[in-house]
Amino acid sequence: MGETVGKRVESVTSHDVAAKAGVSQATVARVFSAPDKVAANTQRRVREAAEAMGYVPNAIARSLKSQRTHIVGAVVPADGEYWQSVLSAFSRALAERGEQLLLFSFDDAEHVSDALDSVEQYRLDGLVLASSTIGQEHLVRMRGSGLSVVAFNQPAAGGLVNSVSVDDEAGTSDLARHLLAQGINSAAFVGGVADASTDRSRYRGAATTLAEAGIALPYIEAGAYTYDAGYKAATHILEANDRPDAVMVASDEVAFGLHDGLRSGGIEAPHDILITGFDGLPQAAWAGYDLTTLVQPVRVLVDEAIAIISNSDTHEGEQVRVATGTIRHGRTTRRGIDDHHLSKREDRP
Amino acid sequence: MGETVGKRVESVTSHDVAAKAGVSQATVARVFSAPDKVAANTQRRVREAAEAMGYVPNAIARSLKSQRTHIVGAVVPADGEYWQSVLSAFSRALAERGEQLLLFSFDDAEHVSDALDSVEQYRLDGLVLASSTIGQEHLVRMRGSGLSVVAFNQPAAGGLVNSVSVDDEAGTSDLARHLLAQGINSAAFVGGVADASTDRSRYRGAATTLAEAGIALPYIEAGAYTYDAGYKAATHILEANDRPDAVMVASDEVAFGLHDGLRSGGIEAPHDILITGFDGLPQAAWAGYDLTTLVQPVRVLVDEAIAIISNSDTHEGEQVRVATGTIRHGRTTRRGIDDHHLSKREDRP
DNA sequence: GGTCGCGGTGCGTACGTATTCATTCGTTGT
DNA sequence: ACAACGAATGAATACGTACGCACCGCGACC
Repeated sequence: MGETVGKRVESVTSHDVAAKAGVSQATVARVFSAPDKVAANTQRRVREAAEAMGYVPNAIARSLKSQRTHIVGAVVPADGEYWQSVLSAFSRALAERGEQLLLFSFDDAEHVSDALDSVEQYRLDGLVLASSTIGQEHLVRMRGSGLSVVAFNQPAAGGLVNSVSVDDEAGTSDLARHLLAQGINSAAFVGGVADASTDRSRYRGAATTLAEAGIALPYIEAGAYTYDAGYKAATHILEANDRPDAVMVASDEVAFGLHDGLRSGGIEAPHDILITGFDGLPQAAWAGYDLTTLVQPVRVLVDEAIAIISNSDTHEGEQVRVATGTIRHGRTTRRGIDDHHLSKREDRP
Repeated sequence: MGETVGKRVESVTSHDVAAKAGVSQATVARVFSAPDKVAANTQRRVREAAEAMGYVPNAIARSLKSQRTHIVGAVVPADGEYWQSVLSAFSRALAERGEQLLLFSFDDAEHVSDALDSVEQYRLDGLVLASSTIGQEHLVRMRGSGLSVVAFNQPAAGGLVNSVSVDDEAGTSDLARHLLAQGINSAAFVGGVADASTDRSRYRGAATTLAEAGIALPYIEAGAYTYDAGYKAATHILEANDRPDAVMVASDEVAFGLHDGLRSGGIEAPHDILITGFDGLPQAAWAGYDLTTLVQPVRVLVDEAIAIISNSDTHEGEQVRVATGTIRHGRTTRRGIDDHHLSKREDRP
C-alpha cells in the first residue's frame, strides 16, 4: 500500500494549469466556461495541461463568483411511494438540464424547519416544496429569502408562492363519472388526513359529481397516507350495515391497503366492490392490484416546476399551474364478468 | 464600497451586519461559527442586527474557505424500490449529522459518467456509490479524485474503494436453511441480472447450502430487478415439467412479480410453492404478499457508510464492512395451512 | 496609410467567509 | 503595585473562479 505518498491529492487550481500551459489564469477559466473566446490553439494547450494535472474546475468557487449554484433544493417527505416517484422524476429532469438536486427529506413536520434553515444557507437556484404538510409560515419565510420557490401539489400555497399541482377536483370527478358509468348506486370515500388541502379537493371533486347523480359520499379518514392506514380503514367498510358499491380512495398507497384489508374480510374487488385510487403509482399496474386510478402527469408537473424556477423573473405567487391527470382503467372497477347490473349482493358466504 | 441604500433583497453579508452592529466582519463571522469566542454582550448585538437585516450565512463562501461542503453525494439508480429505501435512509442519517445530500440518480449506465463529472466539480465531503452497475473504471477514477468514496452493496468493489454491504451469501444460506426446515425437496433460484456480483453471491449462498442437503438449484434469469421481470419469469416455473417445492428470488421486487405471475397461473404460495425474497422492502410486510425475505440492515449499512466517509483518514480500499441481515418469516413459506393442523380463518376458492 | 474594428489575452478585482496575527484591555498572581 | 496573561476584537489575507477593462496585433475599409 505505498502508491500514495501522504495525502497528496490536493487542489490543483486554474493557476497551476495556467503556469504549466504558459497562459494566464483567466485564459484557463475561459477555456472551461466560455471556450469560444479562446483561440483553438491555446485551448488545446490548456486542455492538455489540465488533463495531465488532473484539473477539475471548482464548482464552489464558481458558484461564489457567479452567484448561481446550479443546484435546486427539494424538500420532500421521507416516506411514501408517491413522493419517491416524484423525487425520481425531479432528479431525472434536473440532470437533463445540468442541474443538481440537493435533497432535504424529513420525517415529521419538526424537521422541516431545520431543513429550511439549511436551505437558506446554500444559495440554491430554486427550491421545490413538496408535501402539503408544510406550514404557511414556512412558505412566507421562503418567499422572503429571495430564491424562487415552487410548491408541488400543494394547492393551498397558490397566491403565496408559485405552485404546480394536479387538478385534484377534476381527477376525482372523472373517476366518479367512471364509477357512475359502471352503474354504482352508493359509494364511500377514504381520505388520508382530513385537513390536508389535497384531501379536501379530492373529496370535493368526487362528492360534487356523485351528488349530481343523487349519491351521497360519506367520508372515512384513514389517518395517514400509508398502506397500514388503508388496511385498517377497511374495517369501517366491513362493519358497515350496507356496504357501498364503490370506494374512492385519496391515494394509491392507501388504496392498496384497503384492497388487501377488504380481501382479508372476504370482500373482493371488483366482484363485491369497486375501488379507485389516486396518484398512478407504478404498483397500481402490478397484477396483484391492477388498480383503477388517476395517473398524475408527474413528468409534466415536474417540467412546469423547473420551468418556473428557471424563469427567475416570475414574481412569487403569480404562477399557478394546474395539470390534469388521466384515468388508468384497471381491474378494480371492471364490472360485467358475473354481473351486469349492480345490486346489493348477499350471496357471498 | 458604500452603503447601498434602497431595495436590496439580495446578499446581506457579514460586512453589512458588522457595520450595523458596530463591529468588524471577523466578529460577525465568529458569532456564527465559533460563538464561544465572542463576548455575550457583543454576541447579542450582532445577533439582533443579523435578525433585523435577515442575514443568513453563505454556505458557499464558507465552503470555499473551509474546504468542507458538508455535502455528501449519492449516486443511486433512479428506479427500484430498494434503492429508494436506501436513499431515504441516507437522507435521514445525514440530516441528523447536519450534512446535506446531493443526489445523482441515473437511468442507465450512460449517465453515470456524466453524473460523476459533476460530482468531481462540487468538492463533496464524501460520495456513496450505490448500484452494482457502476463499472470498475469509474471506481478507480473516483478513488483518484481525493474524496472519500464508499461503495454501497457492491461487493466487487472491495479492495478498490471502501465498501459496505450486506452478507449476501450468508443471507441466502439462512433462507435456504429455513426452507430445508420446511421440508422442501426441490427448489429453483430466480436471479435478476446474472452477471451482477450481488446476484452471484446470493445464488452461491443458496446453492451451497442446498447442495449440502443434496438439492440442486437451477438458475433462472429474470433479466432485470423489476416486478415485470419477475412476473414473466413465472412462466419458467409454470411450464416446467416438475414444479419445485420452493423458489428463492434474488430481490423482493422480483419476488412480488413472481408471486403474482404464479398466482395468475393458478399456483399459490404457500399452498403450492414456497417463495423467499431478498432485501426486506416495506411492501414485503403488506398483507397482499407477506413475503418471507432477508431484511437488510439498511440503517446499519448506512451508518457504517457515513462513518467511513466522516473518518477521512481511512485509506481507500481498506475498509470493507459486511453486515448480516435477518430473516422475516412471512406467509409465503408458512407450511401447514393445508398439510397439518391449522385454524382456517377463511377459505380460499 | 491611417484608423477603425475585433479576436485574443493578461491584469486586477470581487464574490463572502474563516482564520491568523497583532493589538487592546481587564484581570490575576506574587 | 507591577508584570504577566488571557480574553476580546480588528485588520488583513486566502480560498478558486469569473469578468470587466486595458492592451496588443492584425486585417479591413475608406
